[in-house]
Amino acid sequence: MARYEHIAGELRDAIVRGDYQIGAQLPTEAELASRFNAARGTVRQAVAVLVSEGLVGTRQGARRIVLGSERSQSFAELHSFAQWARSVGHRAGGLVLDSRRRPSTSSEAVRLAITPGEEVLAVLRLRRLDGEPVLVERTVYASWIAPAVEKLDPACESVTQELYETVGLVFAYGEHLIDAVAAGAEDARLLGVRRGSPLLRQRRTTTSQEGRPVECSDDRYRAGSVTFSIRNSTTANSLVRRAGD
Amino acid sequence: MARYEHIAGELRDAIVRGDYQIGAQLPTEAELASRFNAARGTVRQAVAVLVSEGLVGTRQGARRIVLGSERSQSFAELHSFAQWARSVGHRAGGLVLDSRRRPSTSSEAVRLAITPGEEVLAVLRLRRLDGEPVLVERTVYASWIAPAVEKLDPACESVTQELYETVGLVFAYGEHLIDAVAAGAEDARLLGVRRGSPLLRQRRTTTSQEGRPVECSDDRYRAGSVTFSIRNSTTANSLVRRAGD
DNA sequence: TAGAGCAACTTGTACAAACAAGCGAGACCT
DNA sequence: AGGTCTCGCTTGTTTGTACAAGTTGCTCTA
Repeated sequence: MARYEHIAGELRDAIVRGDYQIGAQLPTEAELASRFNAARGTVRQAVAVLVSEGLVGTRQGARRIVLGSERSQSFAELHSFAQWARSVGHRAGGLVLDSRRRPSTSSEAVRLAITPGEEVLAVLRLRRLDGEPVLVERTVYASWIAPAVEKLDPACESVTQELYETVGLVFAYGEHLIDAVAAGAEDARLLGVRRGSPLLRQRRTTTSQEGRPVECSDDRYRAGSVTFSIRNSTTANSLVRRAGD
Repeated sequence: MARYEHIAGELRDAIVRGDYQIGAQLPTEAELASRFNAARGTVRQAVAVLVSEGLVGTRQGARRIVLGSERSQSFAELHSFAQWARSVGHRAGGLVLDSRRRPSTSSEAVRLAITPGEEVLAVLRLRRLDGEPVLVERTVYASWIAPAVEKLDPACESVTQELYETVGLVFAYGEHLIDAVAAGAEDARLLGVRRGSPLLRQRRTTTSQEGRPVECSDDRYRAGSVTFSIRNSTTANSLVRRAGD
């Protein structure tokens, strides 16, 4: 583990533990440098991690302040429903309800960077949190990964982890579009809600380390079951608002 | 403007312009350094900006690749409905429907870091995009900023900009919780949708440069009018998923 | 007493150098 | 032909230095 990662971890722990209250000032770079016996540049790198996580605010000339105290999730925890559930102390379940190959639509082709009509694997999964159905996942996999997906256990808990262990595939980058939609007939039946009731929709595209698109998915959460959280600032911004359609 | 910001801008422009296609490789650090006549560290800082924006993917040993080509928004554009609307080529409207002082609830007190019961200013605004009502904003302001807010024109387009010009207040940090809810009676009436229809809810808290909470708000978008977008990766993560309630 | 201005402190930017670590392609071997 | 190995390339980490720029509190003055 890199030096700056270690320092960032120590500081993050201290903040989460409450050693530094929200609104409190962090020690100066010079003090942190001497405390951890590192160069100032290394300390800056460590603090930059916390700033990008939204835990710490910084502006030139003034001491850094603590903005939040919640541990942020790793990419894996965010991407994998099962890993996320485990990390927040819940039990995830899952079941494949349908899995079939078909030609890709034009919008899928764009998102997966393939030619329209090229074969893809469409999978419908129902996900449970502590037994309760909370999420309908409609995922489309590029054809080159389809065979590995088809070999998975239909009740497989973590697809991400399984794909890593069987074929060494790691998901590295993701794009997420978040909006609200009304439950369709199938959504309503699977989630046990009325048709037209609100669902939180997350459309995502995931790519491998090399930047090759692996899957795109339309995930619909039952209202109240899940919330997305983002911290941003003038110096670190990742949330973007877009007009519909 | 800093050297690294200039380099980041040049590279971003080149990507947005299409000089580097999605999936293509970026020049090496050494080449960029010589091209811009800068030290390698400066180039790294520039590229780090693009990585944090999700435009570029990077991993040790391999050349960097282009992941996306969309311009990301500034914090101001994200925070201010009016500035965002302008930047994406739409016209924003707004009207204050109600504005009154009242004691804060306990949850508001936590979010604004004040003592429960301390007076706050609650404002109800309806926002339009190109004439269409798309957003109901229920904002609570801390008492120290309330006088300035009360002096604003009820039809004021950009509250953010007005507060900056009148009292020099700048919003610097924000936390956002995003989920889906059913429209209540008031929401439905104002937005012109049926009761119970899906709305995208964004609860946000904004703080000043010094980390002092200024306002917290419950914003509800008509379904289909707005989408939030985030890019993340194993190395840059800001989106967090949370269990409901 | 209120405001201007200074001085110490703190973070931001830039450069240079050296080594570590991962990737990829071509050479080599079986 | 197919797999392995090595070597050069590229990005990642760390240290050190110097100066720029913004903040904050104190002092001095009107």
